[in-house]
Amino acid sequence: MSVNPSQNSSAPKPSSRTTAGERARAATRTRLLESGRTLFAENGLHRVTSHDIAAHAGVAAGTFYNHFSDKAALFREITDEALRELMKSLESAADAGADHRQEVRQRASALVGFAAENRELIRILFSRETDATTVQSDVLQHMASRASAVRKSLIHEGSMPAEIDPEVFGQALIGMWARVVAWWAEDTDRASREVVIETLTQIQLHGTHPNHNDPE
Amino acid sequence: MSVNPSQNSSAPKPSSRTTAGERARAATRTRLLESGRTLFAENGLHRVTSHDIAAHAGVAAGTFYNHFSDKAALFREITDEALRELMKSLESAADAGADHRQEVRQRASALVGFAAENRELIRILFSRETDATTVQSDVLQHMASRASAVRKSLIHEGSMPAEIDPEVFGQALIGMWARVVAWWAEDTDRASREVVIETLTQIQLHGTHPNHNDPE
Amino acid sequence: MSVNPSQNSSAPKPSSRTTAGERARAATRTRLLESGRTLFAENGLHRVTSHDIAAHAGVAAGTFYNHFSDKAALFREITDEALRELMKSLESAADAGADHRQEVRQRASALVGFAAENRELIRILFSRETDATTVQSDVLQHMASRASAVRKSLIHEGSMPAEIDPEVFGQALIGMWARVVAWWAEDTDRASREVVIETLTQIQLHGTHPNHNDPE
Amino acid sequence: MSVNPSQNSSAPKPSSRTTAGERARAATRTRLLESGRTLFAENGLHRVTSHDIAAHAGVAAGTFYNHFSDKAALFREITDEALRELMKSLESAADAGADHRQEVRQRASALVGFAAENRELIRILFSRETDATTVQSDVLQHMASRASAVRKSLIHEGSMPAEIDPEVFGQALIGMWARVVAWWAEDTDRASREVVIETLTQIQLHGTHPNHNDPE
DNA sequence: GATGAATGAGGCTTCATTCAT
DNA sequence: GATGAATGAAGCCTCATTCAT
Repeated sequence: MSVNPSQNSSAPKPSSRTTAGERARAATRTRLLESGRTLFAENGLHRVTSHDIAAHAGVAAGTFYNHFSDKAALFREITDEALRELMKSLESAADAGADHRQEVRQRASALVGFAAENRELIRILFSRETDATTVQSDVLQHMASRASAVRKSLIHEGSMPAEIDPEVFGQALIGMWARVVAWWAEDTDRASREVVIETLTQIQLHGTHPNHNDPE
Repeated sequence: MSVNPSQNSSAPKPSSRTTAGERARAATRTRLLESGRTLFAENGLHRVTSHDIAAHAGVAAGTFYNHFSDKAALFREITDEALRELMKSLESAADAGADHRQEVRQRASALVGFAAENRELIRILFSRETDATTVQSDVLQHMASRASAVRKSLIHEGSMPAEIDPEVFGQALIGMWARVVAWWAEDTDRASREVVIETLTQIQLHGTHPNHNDPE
Repeated sequence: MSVNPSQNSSAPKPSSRTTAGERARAATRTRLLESGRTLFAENGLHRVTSHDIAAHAGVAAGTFYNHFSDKAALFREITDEALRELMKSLESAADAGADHRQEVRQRASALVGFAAENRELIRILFSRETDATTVQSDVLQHMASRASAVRKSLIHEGSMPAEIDPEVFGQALIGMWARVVAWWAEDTDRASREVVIETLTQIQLHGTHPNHNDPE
Repeated sequence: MSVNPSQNSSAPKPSSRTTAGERARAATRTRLLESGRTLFAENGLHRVTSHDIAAHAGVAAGTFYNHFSDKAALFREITDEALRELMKSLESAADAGADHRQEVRQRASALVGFAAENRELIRILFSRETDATTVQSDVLQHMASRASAVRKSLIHEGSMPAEIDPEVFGQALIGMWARVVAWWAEDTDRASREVVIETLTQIQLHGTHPNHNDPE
């Protein structure tokens, strides 16, 4: 995420296996990605032009197309990487010995933590207005499928009740997560991080309308 | 489709005070709204042009602007009415004597029923890609706020636990609903209506990861 | 110039030779002309639409074309009549026994008087922005030609010096008149009526840069 | 045509600091300005489209907007420059030691000379139909104000008679000039250059209806 | 590679005019 | 005649993309 400012050719060490030219090229590419990230987060896919991104990155309009085949490709690259990162966070969130109910809190925590540190990415991934048709990359669908698949195996092994359909569950969980986290990333003063985590956890463990007589 | 009750040209009674011209005008307007509904549902706001809508409605391009000030106005009219209808369905869903937990099932049922009968509207209301900035009509935000407000008063009167923050709850509930129902409306063969209702209800009453030892 | 409000069919006396229908039709026509006058004066020819005029006159858009073949025709009719009125004023301005120099003041006075009482017409006739090509009616050219012709005969009879070319004179006089009077009609507080008359007269009699030693 | 000195592509020296690209861009811009000049002179502001100008300049429609924010901006640029040139001509017209009456002839001569060499510009500057509201650039008003201001100080110092109001004078002079010169620029065969100059001069020095007994 | 001027298809909107009622 | 809904040509402008330098 760190901005890479090395645009001048003064990269003193031709150390490993990258030439100065290669490094300069990579730096331009990175700057375009970062500019896209910033602008898409603020304005959404279709109110940002390729010129906007190039200008924000300090390069000419044509340079954009030396690095990405079109606007959608840049966008996809941003979301793909963001998705990879997010999935990694979520996957590695659970302790070794945690049971499913402990995992719920750990995942909520990982999700909110990722959102706190990658607000731009969250707004891009989960904003509405991300025309999934134009940009062949439906992040939410991917996450929902994954959640469904995991759920299905849990049901198979008897860990989860069958009243909850795994497909519907996947959509519900991801819908809930995405909206909460996008809302919160727009303005993190809307709630404390802990409150967001706690509420997501409570809903998953007890529902939104728990029976007051439920033990705990 | 049941939403708009004046679409067929069989208005048998010129009885009251509508002239032929007025009826013709209203019919054109209705056709434009219906065309908008169909095209927006399939393609999303910004891949549909005012010409597309006019052509689909069988009128000339300019006619569009005799009825709507611009594309966003037509869109807003569709979503506004859809939102009104949906909120009415949800509001009137609960029986007189129902307790909160019964209401949960009744609401889920109303939501899914509405989706079944208004698939196009659901896809418009709840699709991502609805550029709320262009169109000044954020349906989801409206619903979330409403849910938050209701929740807040329930907490006040002690009917609901304070661990669940009302704001976060509103986002979570609406996010879950919107995604599930939009997903289902795309293809209602994905799950039976009952399964969708049951799953939404279970999640609200017991969470996604209920404690197997919970009584019920 | 008086507004004719008789749009309802209650014209009680079928007196002379006009039927009620004929009178109603004429009244509509008059209202359109008046509306055109008002709107053109304020906004210029091409920022006024035929709808604007019809609406201002309280009739339907189509009615416009029952009375005028197109927008230019209405405009032409307004300017033609205005021109006729103005020429009449100017022509009848000179006393029977006045010499040319007395006539100059009388004409200036008639011009300014006409402007005071027909501010809308003046602004239409003499405004810039009156696209003379679109609207085959170049009022200024007409007036200039007339002035040239008169001048030519005066030169012939030896009443006026030959140093002043009659064609150029016509353009110069009309240019001066039109601009001064249009400027003044926009806001008659810009100068008193007398000052305008006096200045125009002085310029015609002595020029803008009179020799201080000229007798008078 | 003498106004814009960089129109031919024979820029022999890439000497100083202009790159080839910069020169090409400037050339396109110049071509657009020239096309605008030609087309506006012939057809007036609002019968010329941005496409017309682009086509006439031999570039694509979009190119127009790479150089000018809209049609009005191009128009304004043409008139602003033309006005600057014209004012410069007029300002520098008077000899050092000339008295006011000599200046009159020198100014008339400069005006007509400018018109002879910049017929297109004159037709644009002084045509009617220049919708000053659309284009925020009222050349005539500017010139009239300037003339009024100068006149006012001459009156103050006693060089000019007070019977001629400076405001009215400004309008009258500019109206006369503009009309004469626009008329002549349309077709310079209408009068010889000398006749135009002489007539304007005579009118300013002696008026249109001089007293035959005036000495001179 | 980088540059940035040029391209031109495409979307939006206006408005003079027609015509069925 | 009057009505006013419908028409569709025409103008404006944007922006993704190309390509010569």
